Amino acid sequence: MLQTEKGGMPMARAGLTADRVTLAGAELADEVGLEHVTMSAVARRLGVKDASLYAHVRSLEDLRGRIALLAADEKTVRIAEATAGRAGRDALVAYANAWRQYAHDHPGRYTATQIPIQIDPELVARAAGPRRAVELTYSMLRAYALREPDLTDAVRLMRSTLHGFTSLEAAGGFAHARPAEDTWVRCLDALHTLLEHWPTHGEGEPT
Amino acid sequence: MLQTEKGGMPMARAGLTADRVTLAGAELADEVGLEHVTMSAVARRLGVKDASLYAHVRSLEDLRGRIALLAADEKTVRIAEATAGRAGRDALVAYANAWRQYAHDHPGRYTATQIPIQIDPELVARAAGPRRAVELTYSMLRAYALREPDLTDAVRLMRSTLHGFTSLEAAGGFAHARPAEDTWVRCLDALHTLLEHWPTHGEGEPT
DNA sequence: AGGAAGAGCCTAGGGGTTCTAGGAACGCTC
DNA sequence: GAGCGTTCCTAGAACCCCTAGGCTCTTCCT
Repeated sequence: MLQTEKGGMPMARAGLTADRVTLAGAELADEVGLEHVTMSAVARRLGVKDASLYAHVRSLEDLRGRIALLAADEKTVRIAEATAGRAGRDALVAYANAWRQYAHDHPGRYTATQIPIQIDPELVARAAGPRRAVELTYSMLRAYALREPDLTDAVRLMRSTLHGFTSLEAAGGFAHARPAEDTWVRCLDALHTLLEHWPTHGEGEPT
Repeated sequence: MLQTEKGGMPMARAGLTADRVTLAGAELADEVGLEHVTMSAVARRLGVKDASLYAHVRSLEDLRGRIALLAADEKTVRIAEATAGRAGRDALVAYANAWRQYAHDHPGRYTATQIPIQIDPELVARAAGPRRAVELTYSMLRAYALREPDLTDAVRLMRSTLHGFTSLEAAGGFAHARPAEDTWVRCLDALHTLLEHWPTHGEGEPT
């Protein structure tokens, strides 16, 4: 019985920490949606008063930022594991599936990822997630014969498409007949062939 | 002097209506960000008490939904105008630029577009925006030799990429050296060639 | 061991928010 | 001009964010 009894009893410490608060917020985000993650709700989930959270987290916005960073880290780890030892098309498919699967498994965390970035820079610097994510994309594309600046453009296209697809899918954008899953594998096909035949500059038939 | 004088004067009607409230919310969203669009703020902008808005709009969430629908309509109109009379690559570029430009011109409205959809269905039915947007994409792709289900997949890929790019760009995802603008035109190139050489089923070299 | 220093969590409270309930003034119709 | 619906208001409950300050438990120093 570590947990506190309601009736004014001596109350054991809850053992809060910035990471535990962030995790509780992330879990809540996946359950009820990021927009319903409030200080009070997180406090309730931790069996604590809302004011207590401010010892560990600067504000609600700060908490949201931490959730976003946590999500970026987790997503990066999953992608790294999925693409380890693969190259070319295999790596592409593994990368993309890991990305989409993370968005499915943790919708709240994933949407935290999309908020216009305004996170404590000192916090960002310590979190390796976002940086590594971009690096992973570059190395995933290594097998294709791309040179700068085409490589950067390809990286950005990849990230745009994957993010756009999972985002639209989560928002219910693909409600119609054809299953989103089928479209997904065909899009990966398409991206693969695109990367193999990336139009180098100066091509593209003139009018 | 239609506007109300503060000191208990007779007060002319403000002439509110659901559309006017929605427009005020949309303008506010573009100026201060969608998350700062509150009932009180919209009421202040209209020179009215917040309780008065509930005669025209069911709730804050309802207002957000209406802003999203307004944005979808406006974006669709812009795209329709831009692509009128064009085909093939011309149409693709015009379509994409109109999309991106709308996101730039109206960031708040555009992010309203992305919220997981939970809008009054009766309202959605009356708004032609989202439906026409998809139809426009289909007809924009007509010049490419695609047949179902490839056509639907291509439409979804297009929408995913455009949405993902503008979304990441707005969130500050392309902060690094290469200008986003350059990547943008190269990505449109890439999409164009991809549509011309869409991998029909059963292709894609086996391992 | 005794005391000081520092965490961890609390209560109290101000100010902002959404939304409901009910009342007064306006404008239209008959 | 009387009636009636619409428009907007005031009042208020409930929730939220966040600050200030106090109490208690842990830890560490001497």
